[in-house]
Amino acid sequence: MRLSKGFFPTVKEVPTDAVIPSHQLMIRAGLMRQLTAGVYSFLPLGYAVMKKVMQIIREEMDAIGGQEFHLPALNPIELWEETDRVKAFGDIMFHVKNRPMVLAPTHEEVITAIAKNHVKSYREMPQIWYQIQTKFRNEPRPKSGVLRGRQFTMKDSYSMDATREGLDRSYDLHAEAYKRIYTRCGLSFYIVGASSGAMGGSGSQEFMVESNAGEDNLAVCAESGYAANVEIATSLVPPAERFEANPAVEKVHTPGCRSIDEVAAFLKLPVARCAKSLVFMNGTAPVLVLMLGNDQLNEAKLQGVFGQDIRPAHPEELAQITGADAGSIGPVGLPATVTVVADRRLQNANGLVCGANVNDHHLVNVDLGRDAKVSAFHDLRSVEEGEMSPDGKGKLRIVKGIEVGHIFKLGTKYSSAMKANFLDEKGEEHPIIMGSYGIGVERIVACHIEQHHDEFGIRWQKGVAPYDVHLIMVNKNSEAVVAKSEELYAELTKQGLAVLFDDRSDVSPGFKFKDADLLGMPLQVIVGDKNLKNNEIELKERETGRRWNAGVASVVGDVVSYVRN
RNA sequence: CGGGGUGUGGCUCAGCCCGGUUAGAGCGCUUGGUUCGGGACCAAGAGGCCGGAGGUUCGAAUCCUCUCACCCCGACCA
Repeated sequence: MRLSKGFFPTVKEVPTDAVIPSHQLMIRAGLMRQLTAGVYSFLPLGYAVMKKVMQIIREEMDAIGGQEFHLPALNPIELWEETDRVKAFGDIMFHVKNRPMVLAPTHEEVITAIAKNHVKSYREMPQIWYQIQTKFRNEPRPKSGVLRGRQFTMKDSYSMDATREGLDRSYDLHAEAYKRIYTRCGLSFYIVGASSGAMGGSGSQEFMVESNAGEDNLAVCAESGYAANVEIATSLVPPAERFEANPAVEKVHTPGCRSIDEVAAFLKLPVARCAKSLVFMNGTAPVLVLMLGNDQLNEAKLQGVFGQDIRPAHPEELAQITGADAGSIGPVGLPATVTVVADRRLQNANGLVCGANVNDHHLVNVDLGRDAKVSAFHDLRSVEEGEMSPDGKGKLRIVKGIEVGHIFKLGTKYSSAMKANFLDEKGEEHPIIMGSYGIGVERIVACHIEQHHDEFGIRWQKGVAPYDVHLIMVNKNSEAVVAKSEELYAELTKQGLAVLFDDRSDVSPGFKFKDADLLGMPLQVIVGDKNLKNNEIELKERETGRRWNAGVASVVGDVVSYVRN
C-alpha cells in the first residue's frame, strides 16, 4: 500500500482523552478513532492488525479441532431468561427498546440452544465450537481505550463433553492453544488461578498480561512460578497464637479507639492479638466476619462462601444488630441470628482482643472456641506484597495485570438450565458437560502495544505487524531514488511481502522517518540519494534501532530473509 | 451510581475569575514559491452561531440555572 493513496491519519500530538500508551498510540498511529464512550472505529491499519490476531487465533483453534461458527448478536430475551442471566447481567446487558430482544454480551445460551437440539448422544462428543465476533456490554465506565469498551471483539469457544474427564481434556487443549496464541502474538503473560465469578462452574484460569494499565491485581512469585489473582491468592502466613493461660474474658474501657492500631496501642498489645470484626448482610441475614489484626478481608473470597449478594452492612444496621458502632463490634454475646465466620488464621486462637458490642469498650482474653459461636473458618484474607508464596519457594509480588483470556470449566450450569441433555452408553440422560473459553481480541492488540512501544511509537513484532516492511522513498527529487523505490516496492510485493510504501511527494524526509517509527513496522527500508550513489540501501530494525546497509543487488533477498527470519 | 475535571476551527490549547470593538495562537488544511536524511521555510488564504437550552444585562465565550457529552478516581466488572 502506498501512503500517498491510503488512509493513514497519523497525529503528532498526544490526544487529550488518552492516558495509557496503547490508547495514545492507537490514535496517533491511525489504528482507530473513538465514536462514543467505549466504542471505536477500526481504521484500515488497525483492522489489519485485528485480522492478523484473529487469524492466529483461528489457526490455533482449528488446530485443536475447533469449528468456527457465526452467531447472532441479536437474541430473544426469553433465551436469557431460561438461564436467569437477564437478572445476573442486569444493567450490563443492552436491551433493545422496540422488541423483546437483547444484544448478546456472550454466547453460552445460543450455543447451548443449538447443542440442545442437535447433540443427543455421547457418540457426538467432544465438540469444540467457537466464534470471533462482536459482543456488547453496557459497561458503567468504559476506560483505557479499547481495554474496556462497550462493544468489542471476542473469540469465545465452548466445549461439549460427556464426561468430567472429557471436559478436563477439552480445557487442557484450550489452555495449550491459548499459550500458543499469546506467544505468537508476542505477549508475555501469566496464567493465574481465578475466581469464576458469575459465570459459575468449578474451575477457571485467567491469562494475564502484566501492565500498569491493568485492572486486576495478581500475586506472582518469580522463584516458583506461582501466579494467582489476588481474589483467590493465598500465602504462607502463621496462624494466631494459642496461649496456655486462658483467663476469663474481661471488659475494658477503650475510649476513642476505633482502629485495630489504636486499640493495640492503647492496650499495649501486638496487633496480632486483635480480631477485627466486620458486619455484612447476606440478603437480610447478618454475618459477622472476624479477621486477624490488620488483615484485609477479601470480598471476593467472602462471596465465594456466601454468594454474590453479600454486602457490607450500613452504619444504622451495625448499631441495630450489635448495639455498637464500627470499631467496637465483636463476636461475643451476639444474638443467635448473627452468623459468625472467621479467617483461618484465627482457628484455635485465644487471648484475643475484640469489640465488646458496647461503644468504646473491648473484650480481652477472648477464646473464640470458648466465648463465641464461630460457625466456620475460611480463608478470607487478602495476601500482601512480600509474603511467602504458598509453595514456600519465594516471596510474592503484587502486580497489575490485564486479562486477555479466561477459561472456565462450566460444568452443567447452562445445559441443566436449558435441558441440553444427551444419552450415555447406558441410555441414561445427562446434561452436557461444558467449558467456556474467551479471548479479547482488541485487548491483545492493546497489550501488544503496551509491551512493545517506545517514546517514538509502536514496535510491532513480526507475527502481528500490519505490514512486514516500511519502504521509505527519502527524496522524490532524485530520479534514481524514485526509480529504485518503485522497483523495490514492486519486487518486495512480488516476493509476497506486505509492504507499506511511503511514496509521498509532499512531506519532508524527517516527517517520513517519524511516521515510520510511529507506525512501527519491524523493518524499514530506506532508499536515499547518498546510499544509492554507493549502490546501497539502508535497513533499519524498528525494535532495536539498529541500522545497516545492504547492497542494491542483494537487498531484496536480505529483506525477504529478514522478514521470514 | 458517588467524587473530580473538561467542552472555544480538523488537532493541542489561550481567553472566562474581573462581561465591552471584527474570538486568538501553534499545528494541520488550500494556493504559489523555495526546500528535501529525523515532524522545513516564505507569502497569501479557507475554516469557529465559543457543547445545548433558558435566564441576568444596554451588551454574555465570560455571570446564574438546567441539561448533554467526554475524561479521570472510586463502586461495579461474565
